[in-house]
Amino acid sequence: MAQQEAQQRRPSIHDVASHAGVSAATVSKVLAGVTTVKPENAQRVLDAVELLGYRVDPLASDMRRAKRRIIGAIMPEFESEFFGQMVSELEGLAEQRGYTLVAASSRESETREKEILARMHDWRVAGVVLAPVRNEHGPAAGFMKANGMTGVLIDRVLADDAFDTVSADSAAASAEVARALVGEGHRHVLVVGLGQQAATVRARLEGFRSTALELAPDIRIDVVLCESDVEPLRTLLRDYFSKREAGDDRPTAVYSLFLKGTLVALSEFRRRGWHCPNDISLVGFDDAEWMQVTWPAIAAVVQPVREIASNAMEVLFRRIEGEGGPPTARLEPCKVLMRESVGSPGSVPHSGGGDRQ
Amino acid sequence: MAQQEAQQRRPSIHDVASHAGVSAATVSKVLAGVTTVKPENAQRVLDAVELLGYRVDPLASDMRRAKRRIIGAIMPEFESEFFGQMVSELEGLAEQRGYTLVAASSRESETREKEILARMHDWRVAGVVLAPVRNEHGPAAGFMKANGMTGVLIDRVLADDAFDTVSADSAAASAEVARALVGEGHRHVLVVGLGQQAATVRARLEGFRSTALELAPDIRIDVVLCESDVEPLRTLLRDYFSKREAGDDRPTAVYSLFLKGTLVALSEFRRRGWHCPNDISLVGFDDAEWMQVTWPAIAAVVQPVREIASNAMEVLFRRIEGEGGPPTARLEPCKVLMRESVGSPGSVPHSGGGDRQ
DNA sequence: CTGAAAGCGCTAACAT
DNA sequence: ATGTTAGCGCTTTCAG
Repeated sequence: MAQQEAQQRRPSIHDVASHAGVSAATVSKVLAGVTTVKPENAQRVLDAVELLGYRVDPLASDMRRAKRRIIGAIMPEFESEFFGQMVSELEGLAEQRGYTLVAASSRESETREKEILARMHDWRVAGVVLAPVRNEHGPAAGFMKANGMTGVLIDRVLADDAFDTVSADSAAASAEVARALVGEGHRHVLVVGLGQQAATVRARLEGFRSTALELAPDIRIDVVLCESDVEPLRTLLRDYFSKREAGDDRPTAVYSLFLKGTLVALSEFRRRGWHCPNDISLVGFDDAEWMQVTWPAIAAVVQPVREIASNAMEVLFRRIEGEGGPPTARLEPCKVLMRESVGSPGSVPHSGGGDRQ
Repeated sequence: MAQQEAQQRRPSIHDVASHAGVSAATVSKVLAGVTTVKPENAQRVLDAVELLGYRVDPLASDMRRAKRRIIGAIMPEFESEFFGQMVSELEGLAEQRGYTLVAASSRESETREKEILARMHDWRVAGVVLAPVRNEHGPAAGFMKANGMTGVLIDRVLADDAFDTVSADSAAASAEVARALVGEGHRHVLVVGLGQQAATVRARLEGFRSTALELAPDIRIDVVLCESDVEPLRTLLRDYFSKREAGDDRPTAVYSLFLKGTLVALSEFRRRGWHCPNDISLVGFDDAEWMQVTWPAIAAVVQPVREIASNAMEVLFRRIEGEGGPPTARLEPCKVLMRESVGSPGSVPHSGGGDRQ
């Protein structure tokens, strides 16, 4: 009821035109900032606009142009800090250039990812920022290629022969983690990952492995990769530790290659009554706000969200504006925050200064 | 380069029409599911559609209608689990009804909130789900009213005379927290909140206060409300505890009325070397995944995101379809998860079984 | 049952 | 400097 009453039709460009005593074309010109309009008329148009509260309909306006001033963003999920920040950044960047960001979540499904992309194509978006579920070889990227869409791939991606890519320098970050862990004296480390994210997981794993082996050739690196989802990982991890514990050869540190893995690891430690860093050390790829307020604070690799977002948008708009050239592949450096969850192995259990409770 | 080559113009409805040997109007009818089309022609249309890979341009299609099949969602931020989940839910619900969700973040700014709303109005969205920065009396809600927009208000809102509202039953949840805390023996509790979120904060505060006082008339309830942002709260809290510690009358429990407050409290506890629940108990409004993997696990009020989202969409679509009647105000029940961060006051410090480290 | 015509609100040539 | 014309891609009367 209350919602209905003010439903008056919005003024169109013609309403403005007649109020100002000019043609719609002139109104359009004034609003577009064309300078060849007689100042007097321009003023009358502006007055009419003001009076009627006129605003151009961006969609109708785009209808006439080739590409619409819309950027599509496709993220695997919206629930995590990382992608939330990413969407937020992208939104601001798009707005700065007069575009609207339309974000969608693929919910970690490649099928859905492609459907969304098709919808974005239907919308004739000017460009797409795609954070693929798996990697650059998924069906979504294929769809973009096949349909000549303009886009940039971010995050779970290394390089591509058709699209520009921007992501965190996983390998370098992992190397730094390796240096830190080896430096603390760890010689048996478990690396936890999700096979799904193929390319980046491999980069993170190899970055760690090569540096670790270089610094400590005798280091033992176990790997628990879960192909499918996060839940199975919980089981995998439980089994892994059960076996090692029996044989008394459990790792002294865990490096999780993705956020959910860090949560799973932490939860498994809880179950076993292990505490960081006395019983085991932990570093995770992906930082989160809570990691610095828990006790112990959790060491983490911080991805440069802002840099990824701004570089992605920059390169995307260059393509939108028609710039040619081969696809570029950017890697943005991460920060590694070594917090309390990492310590030296073999320190007397439960000895620690501030590590009670 | 590679991105350019496949840029062929997409087939329009006329292309389909000529391929099928019918008019565009007929194609439109077939695609709209009108049954009065000769089956033979319908089939030819479908074949042509298939052949050309034709898909309707949803924006062009909406152009002809009064309202576009777009739902706008405005959230205060995208970075938190709560709003991330909310957007995700809303997206799915909108899609189910053939609409596209366009989400935007007001970044906790009422000014921006109104700007975004204006843009959504320009887009002629069919309806808006607004999670206001502050409450139902902000400029954004005013704008919606003034322009006869269809919408529903969620989260930081209690009831409104112009729009339907859906939110968590803050008062009931707070009452439950009060029962739990009083039950554990707490007689001095600090409540932490953000004044900005006026209505809900008051509901949460009063829900707690009234129940607590009823159960334990001698209880002492301190309140630290921060008007502006989160950062100042950190200082406020620090000062608060410094004073109490000197006088040795610090509270035995803290109830934070919003997520960031929980983080700030936790961080302050760290600074002081206090551990939950031995040194102090903690409950926070708003749950997060990490709260169950830390040691101790943090007690929290879980907001019913799915219920809020689905009820909001339901009532919104009813309005979109023209249903009248006075605005409704729904309150969805929360779950209170009493985890390890809550214990009895005065238990011997650092005594606890599983609470080491 | 089908197609021609008339737009939705706007912009870009092309005249004037 | 401005208006006229012709659409963008689609849907919807309304005759046939």
